[in-house]
Amino acid sequence: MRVVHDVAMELRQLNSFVVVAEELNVGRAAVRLHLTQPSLSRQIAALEHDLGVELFARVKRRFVLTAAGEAFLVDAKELLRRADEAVRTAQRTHRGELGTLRLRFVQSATFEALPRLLGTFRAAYPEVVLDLETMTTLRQTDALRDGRIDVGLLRLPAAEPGLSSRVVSHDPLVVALPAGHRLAKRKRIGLAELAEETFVLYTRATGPSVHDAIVGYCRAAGFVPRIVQEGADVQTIVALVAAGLGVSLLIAPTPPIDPEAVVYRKLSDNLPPWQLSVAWSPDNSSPVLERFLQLV
Amino acid sequence: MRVVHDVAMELRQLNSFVVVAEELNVGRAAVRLHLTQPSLSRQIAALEHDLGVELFARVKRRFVLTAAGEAFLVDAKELLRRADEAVRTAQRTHRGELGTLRLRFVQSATFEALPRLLGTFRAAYPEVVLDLETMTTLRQTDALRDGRIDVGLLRLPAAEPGLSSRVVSHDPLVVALPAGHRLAKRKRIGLAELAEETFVLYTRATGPSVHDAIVGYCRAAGFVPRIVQEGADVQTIVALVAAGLGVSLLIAPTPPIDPEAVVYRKLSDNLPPWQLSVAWSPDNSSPVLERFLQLV
DNA sequence: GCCACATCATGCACCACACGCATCAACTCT
DNA sequence: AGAGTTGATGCGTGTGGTGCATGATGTGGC
Repeated sequence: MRVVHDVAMELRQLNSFVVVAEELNVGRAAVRLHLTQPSLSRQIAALEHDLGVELFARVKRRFVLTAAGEAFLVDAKELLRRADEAVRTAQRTHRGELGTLRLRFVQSATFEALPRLLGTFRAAYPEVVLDLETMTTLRQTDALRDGRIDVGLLRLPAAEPGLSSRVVSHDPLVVALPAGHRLAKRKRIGLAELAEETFVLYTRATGPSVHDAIVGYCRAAGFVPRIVQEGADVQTIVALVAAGLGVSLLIAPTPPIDPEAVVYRKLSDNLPPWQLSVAWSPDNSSPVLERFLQLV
Repeated sequence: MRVVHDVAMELRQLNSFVVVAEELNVGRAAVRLHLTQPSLSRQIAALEHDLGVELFARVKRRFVLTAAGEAFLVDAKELLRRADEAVRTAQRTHRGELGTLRLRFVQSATFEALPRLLGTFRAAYPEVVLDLETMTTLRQTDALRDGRIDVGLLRLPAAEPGLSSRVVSHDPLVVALPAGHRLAKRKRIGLAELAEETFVLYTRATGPSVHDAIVGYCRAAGFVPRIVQEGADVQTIVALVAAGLGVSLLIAPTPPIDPEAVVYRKLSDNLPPWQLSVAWSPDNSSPVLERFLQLV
């Protein structure tokens, strides 16, 4: 016994009914339905029997819709339309043309990689809903493994266990200096030249690898950086540099800012570039994710 | 080939899909559907094949809805709900509990018969839409024969060919006099006493039978009424009587009015009462009409 | 007014398809 | 590692939907 509805009515019968109601002639309707007249005649009779309702009045061997038939015709058409719609929705969702992509990204991705990737994706799949938010690398990897998000734009120093990933850009470290700084006129700056400076750095809490790597580079250059302040996000760090609290080492691309306040300079040291990666769970079979990865 | 939708999907499959999606276990779902597990398993496979979409991800012998499955589940539930609704609507329409009753009535019915009949009907069938309008007897009979209306409240002197009817009230003629009239103090008035009066009567255009009958009664009483004015509706006629243009003969019930302006008096003559009838077409098989006639 | 035609219903034979039973395959849990 | 759970598949069977032939009934033409 059916749980939701308990009538043996089927979509095939509804379709037959609609065609007969439109033609008001069983023979012609049968032709349209690629059936024989007797078969269709019985189909309608069965539908009426199932409903317990006469849909047509057989007056003088002619079909006329009854009041109940009129009412049912409207509903039947609507049902068939919606059934068709439901099928197409399922198929488009299957193809990844409909659905939601839950994307998270580190803040430094917002300046270049994110708009580039989203621009391409949105042009190809305009009907996919984008669920976007910034999130640190650490929390992204957790969320990816738990299936709470589909894809992350993050800073992976190496392959992450349990996740697939692909590098989308190599970003160098740059020096951020207050505009009036003694080194501000130079094109390139050696890391060792910053030995006596005070530093404003990314806080360890959000992404320990960035913080630790920068400190490591400084040690390799022969000094321990004097960190006077940490900032949770790039905008804050740049503001602190502009305020003259110190210099900073940032991952490019950097936020646009007034060159009268802060300047960015390349490092002459040959440090390995920082990788920005797209990461996802190999268990996640979301069609939308597949489409996104095809375009990366 | 189907005209509206061309997928072999059926409601039975949708129902099975919904139950499986709810249980996420084919065996338990099969129990709920009174089927065996293999049968249900094949039904789902057939549905997926028809749609060309995997609705479930078979991961480790366990069922999980895919993104397309999630989307389809919502639509499938909605479709089943609406299918059920459509069936109930058709059945209720068949029983005359839903639908429209197109009722027309002569103006004199509005004072008593109409509110009485409508009150009873509306209490019994509150969901039937009432299509109400005043209409003269002549136009009602035409409209009934053409099927433009379902039922009429009208003045039939005799059985109307092609229509069924039933008398619902017998209404006497009454005299309407200006309040200051010489006969206004009398309880009853003989028709012959009005021989010298001037008359305001129903116009022949709207209902010739009423006009002609009144003139006939006057002739039988020995005089030809001097008609100084005709009025299309009762309200107008009463206003003209109040203005002192003449007296009038009206069919009861009469509109309530200020007794300082106009008074109604019974006739002492033994004139046959005027009949108010309900009329309908015997060809009209509207279930709502049937219900209405049951209550008359 | 009678006969050919149109139209819906019904009897009958047939076959596809959905079903149940038995079993296989693969994963889980102890 | 073995028992249990769970979904898929092979196979035989019966029901139900189908086509063909025909009946019943109303319509229109000459």
